Amino acid sequence: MINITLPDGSVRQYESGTTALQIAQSISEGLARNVLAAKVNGEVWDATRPITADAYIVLLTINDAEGKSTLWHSSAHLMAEAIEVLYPGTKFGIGPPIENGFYYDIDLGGKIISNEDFKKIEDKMLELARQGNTYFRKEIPKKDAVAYFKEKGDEYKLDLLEGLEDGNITFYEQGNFTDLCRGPHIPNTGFIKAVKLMNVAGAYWRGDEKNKMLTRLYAITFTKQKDLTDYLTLLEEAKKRDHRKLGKELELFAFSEKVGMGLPLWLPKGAALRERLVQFLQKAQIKSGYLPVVTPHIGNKNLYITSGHYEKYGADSFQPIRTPHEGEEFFLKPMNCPHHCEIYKSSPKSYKDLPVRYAEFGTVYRYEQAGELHGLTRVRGFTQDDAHLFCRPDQVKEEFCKVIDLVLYVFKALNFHDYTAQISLRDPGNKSKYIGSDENWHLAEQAIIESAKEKELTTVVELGEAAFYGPKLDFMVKDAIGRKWQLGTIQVDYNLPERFELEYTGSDNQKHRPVMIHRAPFGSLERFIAVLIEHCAGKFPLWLSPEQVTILPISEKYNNYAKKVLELLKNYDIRGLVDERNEKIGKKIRDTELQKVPYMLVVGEKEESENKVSVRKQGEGDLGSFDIEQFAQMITSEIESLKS
RNA sequence: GCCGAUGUAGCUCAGCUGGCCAGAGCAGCUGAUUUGUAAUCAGCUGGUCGGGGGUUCGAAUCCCUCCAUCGGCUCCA
Repeated sequence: MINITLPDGSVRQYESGTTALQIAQSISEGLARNVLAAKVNGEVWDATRPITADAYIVLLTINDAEGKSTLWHSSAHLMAEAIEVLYPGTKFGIGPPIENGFYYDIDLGGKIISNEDFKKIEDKMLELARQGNTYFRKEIPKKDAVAYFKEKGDEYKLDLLEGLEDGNITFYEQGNFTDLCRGPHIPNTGFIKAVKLMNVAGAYWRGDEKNKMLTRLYAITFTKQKDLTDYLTLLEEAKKRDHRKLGKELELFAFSEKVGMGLPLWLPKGAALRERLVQFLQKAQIKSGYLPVVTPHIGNKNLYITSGHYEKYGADSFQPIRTPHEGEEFFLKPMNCPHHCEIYKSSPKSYKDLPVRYAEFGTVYRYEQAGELHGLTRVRGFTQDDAHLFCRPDQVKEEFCKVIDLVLYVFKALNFHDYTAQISLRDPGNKSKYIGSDENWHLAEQAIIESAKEKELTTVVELGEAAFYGPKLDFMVKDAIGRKWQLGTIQVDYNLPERFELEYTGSDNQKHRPVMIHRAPFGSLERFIAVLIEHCAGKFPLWLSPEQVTILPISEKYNNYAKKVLELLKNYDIRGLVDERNEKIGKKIRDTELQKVPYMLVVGEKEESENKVSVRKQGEGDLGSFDIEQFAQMITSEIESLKS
């Protein structure tokens, strides 16, 4: 007999060789129907794999991340089986689960799969799923595995096998399909009840553009039809919130082929929104002791040679601008930090001067590859809410913590309540990607880890995600429909101060090197606004909304009264417009609702005679009639409460 | 940059098995209406069908090429 400990702490006895599925059955039939896999002593196993020693087990269902990935991993095998039936001779690459579903990279030998083929693949998958075929796990000697795929002619699997050690190789077989796979898998294909192929794309074998391009099929599956329906509804919702669509509808920004791809044009309403955000942060920064600075849009090549950016990115930048007579080369500014280093150097610094905090809403230009551009989230010209703090080593942690406070203040004001902090460290296996000494890297990484701990942030650590000059702390926010976005970033840098030979005089009258902190709470205004639009579905917080009220006269007879109301509201810094069009009130309301203006003021004969306004709130409806002053105070206090 | 898809009026889209002057709704303009909480009515304007080349008696429709957009890959200071 063996002792099985469950998550609630209870211990049950079972015969050796019992499976997680049997354990589930002993608890309840319903649970057994939903168990996809099990975590055995922390390792995810097949639910059908015999357990032969005492163990702590967690039964996994579709509600667990590991349960989902097991389901989707098994679904990838099912899709491969369907494809092998429908497209004989297909060679298979890899087929992993991903955040939402799974994909399989396949080589169709010149055949093309398009969206029209999805239906028949889905149908075949469902047909195979209904057979309820068991996923059999088999441990295989390496030579047999190689022989199997040689016979099948699958060079990708042979390539994968090369990297695996003998004695460590497992095959999984379901129905007529056998795949090289570490597992684990769901018990049988019958668990898969709903299937949807999402899209098809090209992907290089092993992600290397020198290799052959394979066809990547993305799909998702569920154990219930309803889950699939819900998922598709969520995708629809995401489409409705797409900032590119809303940006056009709300007249916030535009792109023009003539101006150039990836170069956003801010329309008046978008510019107003952007300006509000800038003022908001500017105010908070000045309170926190930041000093605004301004630097030009281009910089001499030597500046970027010193910073190391030229070596790292020079080849992939926009071509340099050359002066006609001197032949000097200038680059469009790709980041602000080198300029700020030179500002630091413009006067000698004492330890008493530190920290100094230079802030700039600096517009930068980067040559992003054509295929990379995407709405406002990936552009070629954008404005960073950048600042560089130069401090003594003993001040790093305090400064870093203060920056964290500022970032969280910004998130709160903009209704981002769900976030985690990602600590991005150097890839210890590939140090050549980075500049600077091991000692400096260690100091910087420690500073971030300690600050995050002190601020009690929920963190995840990612190796290899650091910037080339230093580690960083990135804030990943979850939006209103659960999608994750990377926004603010804070980076500790011991390297640029060295490259620029930045100094301060210490109390010992010796020269010392300051530490630099790069930070941007928004990241870039463009990206931030894109995320904000999608987060609030275009319904901006009142204080940010390009128009806060629109005044809707019942007929043209009341346009003058409407204009008078607007003038009064302007005294309270309330932004608004009068809809003077010759339209019926229903039409005006509809159009204003669609423009997502927070408040509508309906004015007609009654209001004019009583000196009032009828207030209608966007998305909610009629709130009744108010004195003009009363309304102005109401929304003024609403704005104050939202911003604090 | 690479793979795949798409590109018709300011916007959303129909037409695309080649064949009468390329259509609709919204927006815009003009006029009527002067309106009470999500679309008043009528008329009009507007497109060298992404650009260029080709096949054909004839191309929005078929082919080639370039450009842009979308979904991915690689990249992201």
